Amino acid sequence: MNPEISQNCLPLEMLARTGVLLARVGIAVKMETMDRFEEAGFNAYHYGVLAVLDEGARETQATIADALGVDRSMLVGLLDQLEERGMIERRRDPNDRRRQMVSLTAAGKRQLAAFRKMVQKIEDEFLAPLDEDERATLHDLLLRVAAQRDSRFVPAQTV
Amino acid sequence: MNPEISQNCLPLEMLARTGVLLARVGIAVKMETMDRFEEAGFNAYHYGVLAVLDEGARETQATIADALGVDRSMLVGLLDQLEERGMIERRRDPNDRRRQMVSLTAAGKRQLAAFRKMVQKIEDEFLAPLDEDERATLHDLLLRVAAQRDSRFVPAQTV
DNA sequence: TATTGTTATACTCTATAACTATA
DNA sequence: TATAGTTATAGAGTATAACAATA
Repeated sequence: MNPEISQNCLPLEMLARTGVLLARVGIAVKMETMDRFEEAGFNAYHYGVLAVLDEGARETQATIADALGVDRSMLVGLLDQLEERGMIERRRDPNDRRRQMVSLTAAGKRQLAAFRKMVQKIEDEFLAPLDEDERATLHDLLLRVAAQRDSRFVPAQTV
Repeated sequence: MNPEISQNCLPLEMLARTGVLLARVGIAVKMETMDRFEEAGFNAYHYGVLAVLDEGARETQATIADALGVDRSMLVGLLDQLEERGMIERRRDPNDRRRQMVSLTAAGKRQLAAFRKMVQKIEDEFLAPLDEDERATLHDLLLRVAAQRDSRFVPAQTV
């Protein structure tokens, strides 16, 4: 037995499956991201919410939830937490009092900037083995795969 | 309001993040895979177990679990289910009666062949937008990213 | 009656910790 | 005392369903 030689790798047939790699790497990215956000006292969805709001034009809770692909009931708690910390504001739409108009505060914008750095850093660590061209290629391929199955990955046309 | 123009896409800044795409696509692959396996009366880990066993040389439960990255306590149930269906066999190692030697049966090999087709089909559906060269490129990039963070993605050297 | 946001419930998944039998 | 496998427990995460207010 040579301990230098790893017996602990996945079956070769799984290493040969792009789908397996996609699933494993994707889950690793998600878990690492969740861990980092948790260390910072947030979770990864908070970033999504702030990012949606920063791009405007989707200010009701239903549209925010749909954009992120989370259930509306889940968004409530996320907004509660962000509101407690003064990062977003909710106010009733006077034209339709069922609706909450959600908006970013200055503190929310600052937090969003911090989140962007965190996300960028995690990504850099994962993509460390790839050069700039390779990263661009990976991005393009993933975007095409994602857009095929989920319209949320098709960039909205600006009118 | 023009209903033709989707407002339901993710924030552009998230679409621009390769890490976001990786996580989203990876989770979609995993979920789709789990759904298909469940429809077939199995789960995705069963495929992993059979694939490990088919490549031999890792026949105790601990090494199987380590290869797949699942907890040993979780492997027990998976093996129970596979054993009930006659796809694997467990027998005590006479040299160390704590250990179970696990092996594939003929039925297990047949099931593994069926699993391979399922996995291939799911992958083909996801990668439909990409041609052969692009798929190979994606695979290479993902493998390098995966291998950097997880030694299970570094193919074992055959002595 | 339908929709928006909210709250409550229930269920899955899995990580952890105990337990046994062997070494 | 340590290890392989097993069983049991507990907690996080989330999908679902019920609910109140408004349209």
